[in-house]
Amino acid sequence: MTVTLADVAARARVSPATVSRVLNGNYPVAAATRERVLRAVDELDYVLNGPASSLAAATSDLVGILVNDIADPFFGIMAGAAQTEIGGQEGTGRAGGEKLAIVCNTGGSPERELTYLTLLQRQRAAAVILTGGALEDPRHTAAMTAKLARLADAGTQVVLCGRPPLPDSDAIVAALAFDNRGGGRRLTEHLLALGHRRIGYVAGPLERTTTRHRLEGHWAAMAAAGLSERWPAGGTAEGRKSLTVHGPYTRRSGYEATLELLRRAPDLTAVVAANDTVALGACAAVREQGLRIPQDVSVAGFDDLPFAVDAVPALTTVRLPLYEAGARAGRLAMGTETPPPGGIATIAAELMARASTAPPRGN
Amino acid sequence: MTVTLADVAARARVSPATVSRVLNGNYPVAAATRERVLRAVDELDYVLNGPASSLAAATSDLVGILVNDIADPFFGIMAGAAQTEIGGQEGTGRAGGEKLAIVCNTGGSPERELTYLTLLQRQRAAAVILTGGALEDPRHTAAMTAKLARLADAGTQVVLCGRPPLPDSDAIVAALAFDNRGGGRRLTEHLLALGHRRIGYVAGPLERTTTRHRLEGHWAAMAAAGLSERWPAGGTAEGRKSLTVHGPYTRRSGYEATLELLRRAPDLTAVVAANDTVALGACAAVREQGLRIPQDVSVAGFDDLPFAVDAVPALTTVRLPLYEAGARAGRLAMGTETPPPGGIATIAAELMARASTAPPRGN
DNA sequence: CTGTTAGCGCATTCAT
DNA sequence: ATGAATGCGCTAACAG
Repeated sequence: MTVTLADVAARARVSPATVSRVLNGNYPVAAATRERVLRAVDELDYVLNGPASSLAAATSDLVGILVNDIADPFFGIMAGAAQTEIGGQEGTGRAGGEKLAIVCNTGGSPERELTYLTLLQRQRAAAVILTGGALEDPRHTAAMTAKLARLADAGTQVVLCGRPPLPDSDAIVAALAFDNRGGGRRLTEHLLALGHRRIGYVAGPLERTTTRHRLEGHWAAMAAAGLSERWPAGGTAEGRKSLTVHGPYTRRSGYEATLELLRRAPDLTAVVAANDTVALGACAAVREQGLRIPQDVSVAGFDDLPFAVDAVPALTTVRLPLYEAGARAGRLAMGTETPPPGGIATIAAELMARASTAPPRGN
Repeated sequence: MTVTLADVAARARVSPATVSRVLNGNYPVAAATRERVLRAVDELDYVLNGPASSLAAATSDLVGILVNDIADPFFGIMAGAAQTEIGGQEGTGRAGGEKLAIVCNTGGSPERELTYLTLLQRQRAAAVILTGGALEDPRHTAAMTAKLARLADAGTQVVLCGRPPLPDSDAIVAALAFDNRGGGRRLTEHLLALGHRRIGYVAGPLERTTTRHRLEGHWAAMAAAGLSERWPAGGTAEGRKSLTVHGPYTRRSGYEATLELLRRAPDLTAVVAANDTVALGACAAVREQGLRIPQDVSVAGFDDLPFAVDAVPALTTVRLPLYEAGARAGRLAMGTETPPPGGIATIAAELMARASTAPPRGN
């Protein structure tokens, strides 16, 4: 039937313990013995039993990477970078001591986020990386804090990537947070400097850290320019006139929200989108209204995903070093990089001024 | 320390066996007893030990999804859809009998593909889904066939999604293959019908099924129109004049290859790209040469990724039902959908004629 | 450097 | 419907 470690030991004429030591490579074994064992492994085509190994060692080689939307390159880039750092040693072919970096797609659902963490806890994961913005619901935050504490207790390394640290939680190895607030502020300052005053904002989903931080940056810039804006009171008459509209991080949301903004304020000269994907939808809506970009309406995104530079006109946006952040998170999870002081690092967001923004007409 | 099944049993005043039966739900247990056990589970905040469970049961709840490039929405969409079918029941909160769908990023490397399969084999994965095109190297194909046979022997369900079946391998539950050849043919027929004769082709990486099938479709259409093309003889003088250039599935490759094609054949009136991402780069190159799309040069892509419709002009491409295919692969892996006859299904590819293609000048 | 021993935590017979 | 007993395959002390 299935080949076990004992079979390998018998064939190599050593004890099971020796085989285990050779395979795990974390204990001195004579070169000749090692050769013999490895030969037996190859001859028998032996594959280690992961569950048995994890059970005995009370830890596994699984590293979970949680993402909100795997179809979104924003997450794909971070996850791919992390995975490269974790499992990318281009193994010996025999799959020695590699970690298995696995990506779990929560779809933005808080329940699934917790479910995946439980599943990872059940597997005794070596580390967990949480990417992207978090939901700001107090109940969910409490549940997450508790769950992460439990994971940390069991020896799982927890790293946040592109997500702010949880309040009063010391379960975390490190948090790499993007400077969404600063990026949002600089983007709006750029528009203000160009002369824009009526600026529409297509924000991300409500109660998300990313949404809130980018919006706060926007408002800070507006306020500094003497243009006050307020949180839109949904449903109220005031809310229906607000220049801020919320929606998911989709092209469609950008399209519809922009049509709505243009209806509310035909004198709009600029639209800021929650991210680049949303910005694409915004561009489509602006064009469909017979308006030109940037002559009639400027449009800006966020993230600087690869396609942003290929938009026509090239999209003004805020660059987030997604690959670098993901790679760093991967190294932190592996323990091959020392955590930043205090466990928290803020990653700069750089304004990329391109052709989709220009002075408003008559300026 | 860590809570075990025995602790739960003690608290619920039943035997460990009963707790196990309640948790796995595949055995009759009195309702009252079940309640008592579940209460104890909650009170102790018990989490099943996955490795121990997998060891005893000789199978795990892991389902692996292998992708070539996680940062590419082509894979993200399929993987997300599959994952939704597999782990998306929006659990009870207690994480009952869910499967853990995990995405593994091979980066297109054959070694990593095999390594991940070994890692999954080691974990005694319940199923494995391989997405996207395969490498056509005989050595690698043989290794893959052997590895998949080994996995199937151990009870792992193997499903291919967007990948043609392996020759003489019966290890596979089902293969869902895209009609890349037909799609490629229809796309080129569309250009020929518009009047194009000098058509450049920016193909994908060499020795990939996807690349070859799309190219064969292209050539079939060209040949039917009396325009013969041949496999470019790399390095030879002839190869350097070919209207087919190979490169990776990146924006940059599309950009550089198109510049090269334009240099080789300034009279080119159309460029077909390996996929939409490559097409974006092609568009940038065409524009940089001072040429207009589609008036001077038509450009077409493949896949119909979400951003294709937002390109300016909207990109003519071939639509692949990525989400549907991924979801179906997920169901096949779970055994909740019956495999197609013969285990093989070909998924249609539909031409999406949009604004980036038009008759050549003077037509 | 290598062998011996004793569990890791659970699923599953077999009883009852 | 429930309990008792056995072993899954491996790692980690502990000897030597």
